[in-house]
Amino acid sequence: MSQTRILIVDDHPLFRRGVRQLVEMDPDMVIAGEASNGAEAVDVAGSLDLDLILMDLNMAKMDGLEALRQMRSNGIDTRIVMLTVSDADDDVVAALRAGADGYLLKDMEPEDLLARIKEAAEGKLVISPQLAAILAGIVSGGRAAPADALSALTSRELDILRALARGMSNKMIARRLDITEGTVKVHVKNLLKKLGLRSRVEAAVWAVNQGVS
Amino acid sequence: MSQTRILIVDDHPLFRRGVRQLVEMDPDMVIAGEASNGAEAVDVAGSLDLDLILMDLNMAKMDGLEALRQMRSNGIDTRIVMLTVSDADDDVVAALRAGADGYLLKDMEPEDLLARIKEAAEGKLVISPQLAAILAGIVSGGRAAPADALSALTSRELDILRALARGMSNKMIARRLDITEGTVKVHVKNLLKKLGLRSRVEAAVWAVNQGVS
DNA sequence: CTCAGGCTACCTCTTAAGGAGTAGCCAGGC
DNA sequence: GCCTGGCTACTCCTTAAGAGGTAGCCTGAG
Repeated sequence: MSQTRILIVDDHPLFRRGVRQLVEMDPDMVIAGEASNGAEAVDVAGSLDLDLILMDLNMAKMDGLEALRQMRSNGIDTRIVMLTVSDADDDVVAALRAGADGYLLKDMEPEDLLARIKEAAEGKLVISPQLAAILAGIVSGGRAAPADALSALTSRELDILRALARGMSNKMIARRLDITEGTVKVHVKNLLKKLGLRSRVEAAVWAVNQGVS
Repeated sequence: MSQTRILIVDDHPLFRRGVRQLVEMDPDMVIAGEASNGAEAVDVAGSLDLDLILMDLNMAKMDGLEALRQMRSNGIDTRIVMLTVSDADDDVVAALRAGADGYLLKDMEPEDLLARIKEAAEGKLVISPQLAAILAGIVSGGRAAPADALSALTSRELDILRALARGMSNKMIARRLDITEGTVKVHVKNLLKKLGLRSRVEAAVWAVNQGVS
C-alpha cells in the first residue's frame, strides 16, 4: 500500500514547512505538493494524484472556501480538510456545506492534529472539538443562516422569500408580484447572498424552518 | 453564593450513585434529588428548586426526550443536559431541538464529565466531543432519519426527499448517496410525479412541512 | 421459471436558475 | 444640491433542473 499523498495550501511558507514536518513524521504520509493560494490549489489539484488536501481559509489570491467550491464543481472528490485559525461559525458552516470533509483549527496540539489528519485520510469527517458547541447551537436552532439575517432583507426580498417558501418558481413570483422574471432573479440573487445560502431550495427550506409566511 | 442544585434522572440506581459521588466531589454542587424515570422527573422538576437536570434518554416509564418536552412545555427553563449512552445522530438532534442545553455521553472520562457539568451549570451548551463529526455531518447536509409513513415513495425516493428537505442539489445528493447525478434526477423525477408536485422546491417545502427529516 | 418492481445509468432536449454587470428611476438623508 | 439604498429591467453566460426514453441488474412473488 502506497503513501497518502497530501497537498497543503497556505499562504505562509513557514506554516507549510511546519505542517510538512509534522505530516512526514508519519512514514505513511507524504506532502505531494504545496500551493500558496486557492487559485494555485485549484490548478494543481487536478494534476497531482492526491488523497487529501489541507487548505487554509484566508488567502490572498483566492480564499479556501472559493477554492473548495471550484474544486467540487470541477468534480474533484479528493478529501478536503480546512486547516485555519477561524473558529467563526459562519466559516465552519460554509466550509462544511461547500463539501469540506473536515475543519481543523491551527491551534490544535501537533500530535492531535496529526492524528486528525490521518483520520481524515481514512475517510472520517474530522472536526476540532472546540467547534462542537457551535455546531450544536446551529443544529438546535435549525438554521443555516444566522437567525437575525431576516432583518437584513428588504421588504421586497421578504416578499420573494415568502413566495419561495411556497415553492414558487421565478415566473410564478413575477406574475404574482407583477414584475418581470428578471427582476425576481435579481431579488433572489440578492437575498441568497444576504442569507449566505446557495440556492432557492436552501432558501425555501430555511424560510419554512424559520416560520416565514 | 449557594450550591448548584442538580436533579439526576436515570433508571439505574447504581449509575445515579456514581454520578452523585462524582458531582459532590465538587463542594459547589449538590444532588438535590433523584428520579428513576421521566414521569417522576417531570413531577419533581417543578417542586425542587433546581439549577440543572442531568437526564438519561432511555428509561422505562417515560423516556428522557419526552420528559424534556413536557418540562419545556410546562414552562420549566431549568438547564437540562442529556447524559446517555446513545450517540445516535437522531437522538442528539432531537434532544437539542427539543431544548436540551447539552448532550453528554456516559463513557466520558469522569473528570471531563465533571468539568462539562460545571460548564453546563454556568450556562454553556456542552456536547461530547465525539459527537462533533455527527453534528458536522448534519450541518453539511446529509443523514439518515427514521422511516416514514410516506407509503407511496420507495425507500430510495425517501432518501432523496430527505436530502431535498435539506436544500441539497442533485450533485450533492449524488455524492452523498454515492450514485450518479443522473440517477438522482431519475429519483427526483419519479417522486415529483408520485407526489404531484412540479419542482424540487415544492417537494422540499412540502417535505419540511410534513416533518420529513 | 417468468414477471414486476426497484435501483442503477445512460441518452437527448428544453427550460429554470443563478452569477456578473450596467442602468434608469425615485425616495430619504446630509 | 448630492448621494445612498431600494426597486426595477435589461444583457451575457454558465450550470442546474426536469421531461422524455432505453436498458441492465437484482430480488421477491407467483
